[in-house]
Amino acid sequence: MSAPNALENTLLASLNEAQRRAVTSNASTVAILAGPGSGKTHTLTSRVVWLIQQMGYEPSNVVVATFTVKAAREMKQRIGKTLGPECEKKIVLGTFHSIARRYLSAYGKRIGLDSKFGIADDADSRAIIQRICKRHDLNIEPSVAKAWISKTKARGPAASANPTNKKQQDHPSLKICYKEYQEHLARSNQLDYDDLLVRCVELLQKHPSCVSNVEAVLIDEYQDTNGIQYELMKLFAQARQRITIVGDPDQSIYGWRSAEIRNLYRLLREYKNTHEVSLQENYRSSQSILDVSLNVIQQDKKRYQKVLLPVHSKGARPVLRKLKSSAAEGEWIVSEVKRAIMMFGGMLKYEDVAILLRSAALSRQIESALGKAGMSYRMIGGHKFYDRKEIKVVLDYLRLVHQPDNNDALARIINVPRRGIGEATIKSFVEEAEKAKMSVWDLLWKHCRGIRKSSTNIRIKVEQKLNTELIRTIVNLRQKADKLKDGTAVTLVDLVDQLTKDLNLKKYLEEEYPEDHEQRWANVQELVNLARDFELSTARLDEDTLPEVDGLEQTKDDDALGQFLANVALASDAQIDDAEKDKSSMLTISTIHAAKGLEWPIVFVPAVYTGSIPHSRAEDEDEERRLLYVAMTRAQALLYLSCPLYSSQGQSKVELSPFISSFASKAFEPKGPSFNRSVVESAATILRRDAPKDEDVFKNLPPMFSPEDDLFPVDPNNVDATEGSGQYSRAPKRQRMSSGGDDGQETAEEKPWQREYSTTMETASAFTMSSLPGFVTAGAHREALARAEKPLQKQPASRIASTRRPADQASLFGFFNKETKGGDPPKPPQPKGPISMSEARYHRLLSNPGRNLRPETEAEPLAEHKTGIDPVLAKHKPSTGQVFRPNPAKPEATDSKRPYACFSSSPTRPSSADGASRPSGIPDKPIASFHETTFTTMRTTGSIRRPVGLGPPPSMDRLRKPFKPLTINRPSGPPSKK
DNA sequence: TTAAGAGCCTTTTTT
DNA sequence: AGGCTCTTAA
Repeated sequence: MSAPNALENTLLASLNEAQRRAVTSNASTVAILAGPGSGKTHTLTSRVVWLIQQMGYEPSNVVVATFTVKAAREMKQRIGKTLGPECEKKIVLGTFHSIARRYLSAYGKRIGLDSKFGIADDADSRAIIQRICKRHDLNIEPSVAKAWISKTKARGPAASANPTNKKQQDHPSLKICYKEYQEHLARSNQLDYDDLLVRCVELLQKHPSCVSNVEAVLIDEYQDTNGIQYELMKLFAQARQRITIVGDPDQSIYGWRSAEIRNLYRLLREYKNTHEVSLQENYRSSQSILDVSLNVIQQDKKRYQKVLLPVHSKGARPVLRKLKSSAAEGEWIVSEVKRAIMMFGGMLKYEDVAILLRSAALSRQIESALGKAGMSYRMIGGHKFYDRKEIKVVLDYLRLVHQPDNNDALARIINVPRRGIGEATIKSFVEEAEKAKMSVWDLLWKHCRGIRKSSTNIRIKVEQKLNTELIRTIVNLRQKADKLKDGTAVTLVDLVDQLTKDLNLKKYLEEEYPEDHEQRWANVQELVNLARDFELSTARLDEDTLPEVDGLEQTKDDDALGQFLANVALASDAQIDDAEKDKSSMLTISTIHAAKGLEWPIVFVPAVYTGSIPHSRAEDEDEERRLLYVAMTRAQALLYLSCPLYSSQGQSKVELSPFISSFASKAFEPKGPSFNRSVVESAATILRRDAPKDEDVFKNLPPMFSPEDDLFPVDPNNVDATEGSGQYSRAPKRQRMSSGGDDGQETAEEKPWQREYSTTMETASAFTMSSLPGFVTAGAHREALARAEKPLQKQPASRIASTRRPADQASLFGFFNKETKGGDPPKPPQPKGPISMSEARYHRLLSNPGRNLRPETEAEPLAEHKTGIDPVLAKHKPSTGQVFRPNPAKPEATDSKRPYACFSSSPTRPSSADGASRPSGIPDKPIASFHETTFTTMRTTGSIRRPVGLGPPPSMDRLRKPFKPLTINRPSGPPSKK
């Protein structure tokens, strides 16, 4: 690994021609534009490596900005794997916001910023603005005001310079609100998310020397930059003007956060010599998935045209499934997931499945169905760990410890636990403090010390409580927090422990939440764990440190508490690298936004109806379409869209999304595919896994297992008519197996037609789930055991040894290579058992070839898989009939003639260097714990880690327990005591 | 007058 | 599940 040439080869070997050009480009500005699954991030990462290794850039002089914490983490990991941890730490890599925070905390003094500034999160901002609107009797919606303020900041200086939309005079109240809001933030020494960027721009404009060292700036997901971020990018690059961006205008889904696709043109205009590279091959998805996705995105006539060439075969046709209700939709998804996993005989696991939602609220029926079936899942996006009540309380106390003047935090916790202080009193405090130009904390403190009597009426009892419970606690903690810095034995964890003890938080939770206090307390413990992780992570020390720039004095950022709080504010989700939990048995539920950049073998996109997508509140229909496009292009092998007849809420009928309605019947199958040989093998090829043997599949099928997607009527409008078609022919048999006890518990409100389904499904889950813990085939289990026994599979040197077949998109396939690394997985022995009914049915299925394949592939599917598709055939032709041509202006157009020569000949290759990390950022680990609980997270919202369900081990009892109903009547008469 | 409890409504997407 | 308003209790 020492000779530069070897390095060079290793790095470039994982790239195709266009990617290589992008990586090695000598142009100072490089713009990489490419569709989904074309290896954008891999290319960007490789360029970072290239710049450092080949061009000799100092790692600490390289700035890499991403949009999400997840993307940053993943890129960090990939770079670390190639360049080593030392190097990785030196690179200034993070989200725009976190990088800005680092600069502000190091150099903010120069623009008059107190280095102990706090970060006002969304909830804070909302609360502040709400109060301002109320107080000043501004006749505006707080949410509107908030959006306006944010937009004003995010557009950046360029926007205010050219007053294009000055036409519609902004409401004067908005400006008042803006002003008041900024003053409030300044008073409490806080910055909101946008301020981080705005102030950093100010800093870098006034003090360019702070970034005089920067040699290169690289931006991921460029299409999501907004005006102020564009400005920031330019300023970071001001010394050398070296910028590399990657992006895909079709995947711009953050317009509501003022992302501007126009930034792309702006870049090309302002940096004339920009080298444009487009990556055209899609390595991710089957051709039919791409077809259908392109059908969606091409409805946007104004979009920037790009070429997207499928590398893979047609594969199974995408499915558009219609269901009666959203409850049925959830149950169908459950059944289809089970069916797919069964029929793929261990090739696919739950972790290979994702359910992508337009809005987090849609997850309810799905979670409910998963819960009933005992499937475990993790939720990405949506409700956050840090948003939970009990967590916010702890954090607010900590913020108050950190920032005495944070009135907002104080106001929220002054009556938690209850101290007899209500709204009126709080308001009075706040107003009095404001008049006296002091913070509420000072006011209380002085009052209780008898230094200054408050004019607010405080009953003696209340005063005592304030004094002993609140003030003493905070003062003590502050003393403790001061010791954090000088490396004494005090830790963050001590701090939090002390806090929960002083507050008697456990008892408080028990009293306040008799129903689920255990869960909540466990969450608090989880926060303690997070604090511990944070403290221990060596990253904290190095990562947040900016390189020394000669002669520039930095404020040392050694305030552990402040760092922790900032970290919390800027991390949307708690870190998910959780070593102890087996993720292979969990499927993923995610918002579409949070799924960007990720991929899964199987993707479900439920609720594809008008009002959900496009969302009823959305302003930009094109963006909604792009959102659907992003969701669909996450899928590698199987893509399912579904749509209920009625919306989740209730009675109102719902219409299929206009984005697909025009071609729905042509392009989609009405129900899930038959998993016959060709479908399975085509998926195996795409995923670079070994297709299961027939025996592996059928030997594990439960006796009554239905190999087809026939548990739900294809046309839910017309249930009765399907009776003859065999849809329900098996249902009666199943009913008998139903666990008989719970009938009385059935919810009465359920519509009669729902009843049929749920009975069927519950029964189905009763025999599959209970008999197969973890719902993993025995074959897969044995395979996993065998692999787990083989020690040292993950030698660190593997990436060096793995150059055997170099010309590969390692990053794209690394995910899957992992599974098969080191040769074929050991095949489990084939026990010869009696032929079961399901086996017979399976054989019947096998003899029914290619129902789901298009004619072209039906002829010789195997040959095609082995050799890859002929490039000529691969020229993408959307079903609209118009030929999709490369943009002739682009030099890359010629590439399409021989785009993926390197792929056609090499079916399995070991992963190389940075390809080893999974696209999802989930570290690989031995699959050793299949039997672990399958429903660790029955009803967790928020991004989960270390599911805190504790509780008893899974049992049939819990399975039978109706999944926590969504609107349950609480068990009557909670014994509220005083 | 203030605080606590009960019931109703409404949920976009994220740093 | 949380926020909001209305009602009830002190």
